[in-house]
Amino acid sequence: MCNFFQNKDSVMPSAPKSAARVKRNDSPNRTERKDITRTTLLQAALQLMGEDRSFTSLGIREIAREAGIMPNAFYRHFRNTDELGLALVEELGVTLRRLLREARQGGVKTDMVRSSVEVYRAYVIQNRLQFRFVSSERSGGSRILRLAIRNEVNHFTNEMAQDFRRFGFYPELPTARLQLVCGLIVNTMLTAATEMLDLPPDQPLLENEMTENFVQQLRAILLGASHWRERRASRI
Amino acid sequence: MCNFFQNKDSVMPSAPKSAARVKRNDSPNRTERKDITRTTLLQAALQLMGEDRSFTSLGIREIAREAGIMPNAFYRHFRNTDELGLALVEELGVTLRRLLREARQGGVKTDMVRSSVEVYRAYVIQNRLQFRFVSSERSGGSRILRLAIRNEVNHFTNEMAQDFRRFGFYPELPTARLQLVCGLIVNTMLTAATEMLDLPPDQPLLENEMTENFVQQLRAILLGASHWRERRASRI
DNA sequence: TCTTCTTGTGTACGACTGTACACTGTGTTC
DNA sequence: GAACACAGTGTACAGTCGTACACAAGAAGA
Repeated sequence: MCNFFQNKDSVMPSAPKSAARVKRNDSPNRTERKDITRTTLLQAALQLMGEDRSFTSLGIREIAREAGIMPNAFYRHFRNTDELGLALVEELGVTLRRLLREARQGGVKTDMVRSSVEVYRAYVIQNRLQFRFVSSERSGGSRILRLAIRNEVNHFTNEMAQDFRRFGFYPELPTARLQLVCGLIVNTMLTAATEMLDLPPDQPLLENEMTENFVQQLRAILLGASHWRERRASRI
Repeated sequence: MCNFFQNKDSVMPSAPKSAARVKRNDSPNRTERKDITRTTLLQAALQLMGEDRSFTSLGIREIAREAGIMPNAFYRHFRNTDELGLALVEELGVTLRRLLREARQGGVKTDMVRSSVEVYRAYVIQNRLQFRFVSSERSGGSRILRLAIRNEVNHFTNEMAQDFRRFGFYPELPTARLQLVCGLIVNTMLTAATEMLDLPPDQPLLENEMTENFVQQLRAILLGASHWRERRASRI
């Protein structure tokens, strides 16, 4: 039952929580061990949500079972499932920031939209479970989680707007408009992620059709952005 | 516990399922009675999801309890919760079609976007539970429900595109592009609905800010649509 | 080396779950 | 008016749930 790290989704113990000295040549530390099982629990929850489950339907026993530990040990890491959910959101933030970094390194190219979409698609598939998590819980059952995720997504949106500035896209657009446009883009990205993850595998025709749709929608948004004039839009 | 029809959300027995003759002056028919409890069950499920729950976390006993009937009676109406979920999606379709009809009757006005947004906002708040349902289960836990809802939303999108044609909006846009633009609009509408429903009540400043944001996003999309030229977008 | 601190185990309990079976009361049909 | 159909009740059972308590084992710190 415990299929830990079965796929590429990485809820890595990204930074050691405590400042414990790491003995490099030896078996793992106590705090390292703890971080490992913590990570296992997070991964187990993602795994369970991965198929056809929502976060609020997960139980402590279930998660612990999937993680391969006794139910009680759960409480050594989280007070309840909500707290685990918030930890998942934190990891999500890391993943999103990493996506932006990779996109930044791509720089400015020709046919920017299409290549970005390709990068994004690969990233979504590589981090399948985390994207399933964000897309389903962004407007899902738990209010706390919803707000936390929306917060993280807003950060992502703002950083994207900053990147647009940095790269000199749409320099005539006021910051508020730019953020608004990035909000649209992010919404479209997240909806697209949901659809990507629901596609039956090995259906290249459907995949291409979806990708094409996604590309055109982004182009429509950017086209709108590039034609924005401050006192003119009220004609519509 | 049984707060049936506490709010305006209408999962009405919209059309009598069987062709039973309705005795107008008498107490309800047997099939009418059945439809009533069926409706009560649907409403109970919506009510439970209304606060902080996801569909997949609902249990048969729980729904029956909320509906004020014994757990076993549930099976007289649905074989399991999934079947109830699909019935909810069907009711959702009715609600969405009603929205389009009301919007159509509004006709073509000045400042179309803003007035449509106002109509939409009122509609969302009036059908609070159903919109909570669609926005949370559109990318939620159950795959069957997800696909069913996406199907219903696609219908809605296509009908909206037809209405755009009918009213002569963007006549130069090919049908495929028009549907694509309507897809963007619908996505934005649904995301906005989620945010509307999460707003704390009686905060007119926040409400206005959100509405304004929503209006501007729609305008950006429509601006993009109005500048679309078939062989030109690849510059972006 | 001895003590302490902490992660994870084992057991237990009451509450809740889905669902099976036998039933009751009442509207419908002949 | 008798026979039937069927929505809803009542009881029962095995399985799961969250969580409390006592305990084991080993790493950390003295």
